[in-house]
Order: sequence, then structure tokens, then C-alpha cells
Amino acid sequence: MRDEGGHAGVAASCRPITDILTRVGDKWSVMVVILLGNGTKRFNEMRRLIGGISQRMLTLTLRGLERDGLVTRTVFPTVPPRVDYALTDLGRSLLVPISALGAWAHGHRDAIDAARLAFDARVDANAAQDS
Amino acid sequence: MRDEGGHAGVAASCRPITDILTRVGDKWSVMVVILLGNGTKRFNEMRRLIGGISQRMLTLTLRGLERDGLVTRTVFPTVPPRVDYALTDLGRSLLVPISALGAWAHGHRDAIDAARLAFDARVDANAAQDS
DNA sequence: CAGTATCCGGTCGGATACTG
DNA sequence: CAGTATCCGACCGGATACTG
Repeated sequence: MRDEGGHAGVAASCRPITDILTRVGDKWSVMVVILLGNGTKRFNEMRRLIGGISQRMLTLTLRGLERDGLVTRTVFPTVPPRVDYALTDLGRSLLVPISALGAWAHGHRDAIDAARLAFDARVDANAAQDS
Repeated sequence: MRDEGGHAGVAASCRPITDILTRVGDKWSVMVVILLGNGTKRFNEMRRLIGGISQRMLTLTLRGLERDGLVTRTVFPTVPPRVDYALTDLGRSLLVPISALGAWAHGHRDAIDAARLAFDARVDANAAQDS
């Protein structure tokens, strides 16, 4: 019982993981979660803090996180309107493994950059040889 | 020093994390890494085990992981050709936070599904009201 | 067996304009 | 302020055909 016995169950057992990773692995979700990790924020406040995200994408990202129960959206019926976003308990619990992955990414950043440079150099060398 | 002081540094500090997550958050990378996590595999062997991935995507996924120094590719100049894929030390170290995230995903799967159902029901109810 | 090459539909995400 | 609506280019990923 090591790696054999894999009919199609491998894909099935990874489905939830991949599912989460595609939610959190998109262009902005992690940044939003981490940002909300240190406090409630308003819409345009996040927009400014992130700097580079479009209105549309911030809305879509927040809606996705809200749908998954990671973020709450609180509307104050004032004028001008005010909407607060915050992490739920579920969202805060996600912060733990996300931070672990973040720490890994930060810690191995140089190694990855070096690997990329080496790989690209090797590819370029091969391409030049095929002239 | 809590959440203020964010000019544009938030995006910068999340760049490596997002970078890793877009690599690992694509459709197949996690599955491939976990699969290689319990041993060296050959190309078509992985293709069968994953079941559902196209030849093209498996190639691209493996090339990406190889480029980042997470996977090694060993070609045996035999006939028919044989190519072995395995995790590097870096790749194995990634397995740790990935597994943590996997455990989180697995553990909170029901909560997320429930949140989605509730959210969709709420949206449907609002849509019906706007008839 | 282990790829590469090409085509092509679907989705992601930015830009812009408009609204309560 | 906090969105929605629309358009559109870029990229992702599957299907298919071909190769050493």
C-alpha cells in the first residue's frame, strides 16, 4: 500500500485541495485574505492598499470569498454607503496554512529564482545549439 | 504598527506568496507534486494515475515544476525511451505546507460546501424577488 | 513511450462607463 | 462610496494529429 492501487482515486482525494487552491490561488484572493487578516477593511480602503487591482476584480474576489464563507460583508445603510469586510472564523483558520505556505515561499524564494535562471539558461543554450 | 502604513508594500510583500500560489494553484500542479510525493514516476504512469489530464497539460505542468526546481526529469536513452520524474529536496519541502493546506481543505470541506449552498440560496431568493 | 505542434473554445482579468 | 454592466484582448487548457 504505497503508491500502487491508484485507479482514479488520486484525483478524487486531491479534488478538495485543488478546489481550495484554485479559489485561493487566483490572482488576488490570498492578498485579500492576508489583508483582512489584520483587521476589518472597507471596499475602497482595500482597493488603495492593494493598489493594482481593478474594481471589478476586487468585487469578484470578495464575492467568491464570501460565498465560501471566508469573508463577511456588512452593509451600513448610510449615505454615502459603507461596506465592511472581515474574515470569518473559517477565514481566520485558513490564515494559518496560508501563512505557512507564505513562509515557505518567502524562505525558498531565492532557491526558486536561481532554479529558474539555471533552467532558462539551459533552454537558451539548447536553442542556440539548434541554429 | 498594525495595518496602517500600507502605501503599496502590501502587494510587494505578497508577491512571492502569490507567485508560488499561482504556480501551485493551477489545475494540476498540486496533484502532480502529491503524486510524486510518494515516489518516482514515469510520464504515462502519472498520466494514468491522474486520469483526466491531457498529454499537453502534464508536459506543461512538469516543465513548470522542473523550471522552479521542484521536480527533476531524468531521461534514459533507451528504446523505447523512458523518463523518470521525482521531487527535489525543494519539492519535498513544499510538500509540508501543501499537506497542511490539504488538511485544512479536507477538514473544512463541509463548512465550505454549506456556505456555498447558503450563499447560492440567498442569491436565488433575491433573484426571485426581483421578478 | 514520451513527447511536440496546431487549433480552438472558454474563462480570466483590465479598462471604461454608468448608478444608487 | 460601493458597486454593476459591457466590451475586449490574453491566456488557459482540451482535442487531435504527428514524431523520434
